[in-house]
Amino acid sequence: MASLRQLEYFVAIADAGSLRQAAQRLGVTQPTLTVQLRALEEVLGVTLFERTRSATLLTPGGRGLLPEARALIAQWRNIVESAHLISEHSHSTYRLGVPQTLGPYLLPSLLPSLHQRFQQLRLHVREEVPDMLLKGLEEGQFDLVIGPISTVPEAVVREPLFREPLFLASPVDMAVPPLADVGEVDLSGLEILAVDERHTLRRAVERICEQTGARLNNDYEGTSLDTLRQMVVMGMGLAFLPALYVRSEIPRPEELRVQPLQGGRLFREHAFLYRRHAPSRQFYRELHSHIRDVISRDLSDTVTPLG
Amino acid sequence: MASLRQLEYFVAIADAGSLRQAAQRLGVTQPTLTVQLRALEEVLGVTLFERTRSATLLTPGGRGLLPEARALIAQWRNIVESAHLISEHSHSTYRLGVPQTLGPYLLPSLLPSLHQRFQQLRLHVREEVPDMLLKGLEEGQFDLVIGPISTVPEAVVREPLFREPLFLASPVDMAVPPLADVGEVDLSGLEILAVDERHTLRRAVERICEQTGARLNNDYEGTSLDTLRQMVVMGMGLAFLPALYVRSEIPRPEELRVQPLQGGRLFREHAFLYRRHAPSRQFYRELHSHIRDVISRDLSDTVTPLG
DNA sequence: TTTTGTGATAGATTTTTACTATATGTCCAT
DNA sequence: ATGGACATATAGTAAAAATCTATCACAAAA
Repeated sequence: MASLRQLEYFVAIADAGSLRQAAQRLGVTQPTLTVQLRALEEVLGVTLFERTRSATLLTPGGRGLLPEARALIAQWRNIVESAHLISEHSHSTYRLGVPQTLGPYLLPSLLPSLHQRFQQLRLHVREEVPDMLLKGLEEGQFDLVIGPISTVPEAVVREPLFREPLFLASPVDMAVPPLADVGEVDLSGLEILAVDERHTLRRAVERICEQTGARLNNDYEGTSLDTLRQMVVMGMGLAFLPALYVRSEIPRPEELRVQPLQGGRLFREHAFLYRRHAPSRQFYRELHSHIRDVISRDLSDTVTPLG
Repeated sequence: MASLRQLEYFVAIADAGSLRQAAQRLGVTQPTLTVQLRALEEVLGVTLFERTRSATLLTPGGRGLLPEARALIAQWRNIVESAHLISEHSHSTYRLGVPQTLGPYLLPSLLPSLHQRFQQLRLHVREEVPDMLLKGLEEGQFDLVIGPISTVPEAVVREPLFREPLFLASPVDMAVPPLADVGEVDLSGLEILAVDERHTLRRAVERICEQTGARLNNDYEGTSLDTLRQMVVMGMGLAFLPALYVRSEIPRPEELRVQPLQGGRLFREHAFLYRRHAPSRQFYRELHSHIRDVISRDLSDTVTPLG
């Protein structure tokens, strides 16, 4: 095995044209170069220099290898430089996990501002089912998670972000109880549509159904809120849609009625998660602080900031 | 300063996902990796891994640097591989020096055969005045020289290659003594054209002029045999042209008369030169032997092989 | 709770690197 | 010829770096 240092010696000797001069420039002694150069020649199996009394000349083989040695050293310098840039934590790519029921409706409000604040920051966003988000974070597939996760192990930090109300969506031609606290409404006999069981959203809806006597429809197993909306429009039932979705997709009133529920007792809560001992935890705190500010500033008409 | 080895450790740890497994694959102990990894992180200023109890995860920064580390290692392997190819001496590029009065007329006969014998050999040919050829060889600008050089210092090996007769070129409309040993011919009063003083060829011609009473024309200072020929055609004088030039450029008989000189006492001798202590001297001997064979085989109608 | 598997640490040891002093060889000027 | 200047090579020692052994500390799984 040879070292980068030996390659630097090689280049320096070639540039200086003599071991002594090279040694002086490098700040080492000449025997050092004699020995290290021979070691490198040994590894490469090539005599790099012809040592004459008056000068030290590159051999044809050495001439061929010199540019490659230079390139390697340049590449090494490049790595060190990249590393020093990266040591500023906001200059890396972080893998962010979000649920499919939140990402498309929250991130468009978040990313531009983040990009402005941290120019060199890149987020690699992957959508995943909430259960998998926490698991993925713990196992290292994600660096950060934003989602409706309420309890986390000790190794994970959970910073509450905001509370997102749910709206009741119904076809325009269906008689539906007016705005009221959902606990007091009787929805018995009505069909309720929801995303599949891996979602927190579904569990919240299940509780509501028990309280109100509504019947949870099992015909749809999916994740897309858009599909859910289409099913409501087609009269297959009612659905609870999260506020950011409603705000973002603006269902046209002529095809879908969306009403808030008084008292605001139906909602989901999203948090910002990262591993407690992540080396970048300090930066994550900065990120969290910034995201919280953006939510307060831009989304407080739709959601309730927490934490 | 970091080492290639540390980069290999970095990559191995990333691949194995744990220090212990990486250590096992690498055939070292785990503390070695702990220490070396920290040293590398120190140099780069970046924490590369997040050490959890259950796994060792790349940090975002480490993820960014990993491909670069891989590339560097690949490039290093590449250098070693190139070096091992180059260690076969016939796989390099050698700088060959020849005089301008020989190169264009000899090399076309030589190079194809050399290329066939040593497929990976490359010759970087540079034309130079004979004086400079020897100097350039001694100082390392050339690895090999073929040219009319008769005496060399002890540090240079001189292998005689061939003797090249000179022909007398005259305009077709000029009365010129017939074929005869040049020593017996009277050329007194005739103008003789020659290349400039840096050429061995000129010195030979100077001697002839003294013997025959011819007058050496000083109006031309140049190196090109082609120009010389044109000047003869235009009636500016006579010239001595080397056999390989005559053979190669086939002056048309209607514009130029070219006659051999009986006794063959007018010639120049070319040798194959290299530095005695050049690391590739063994290969140079092979090369010389091959060149000698080619000359005997293909050029013995024009020149006299020597050595 | 015990076991297993993870990385970290301390200290001894080996290996590598570099230095000092000196040898050897060539060139050049005396 | 011969000594001085200047080149690389070598030997032996010192310093630094890398590695190993043994052990610790901690968390997750049995």
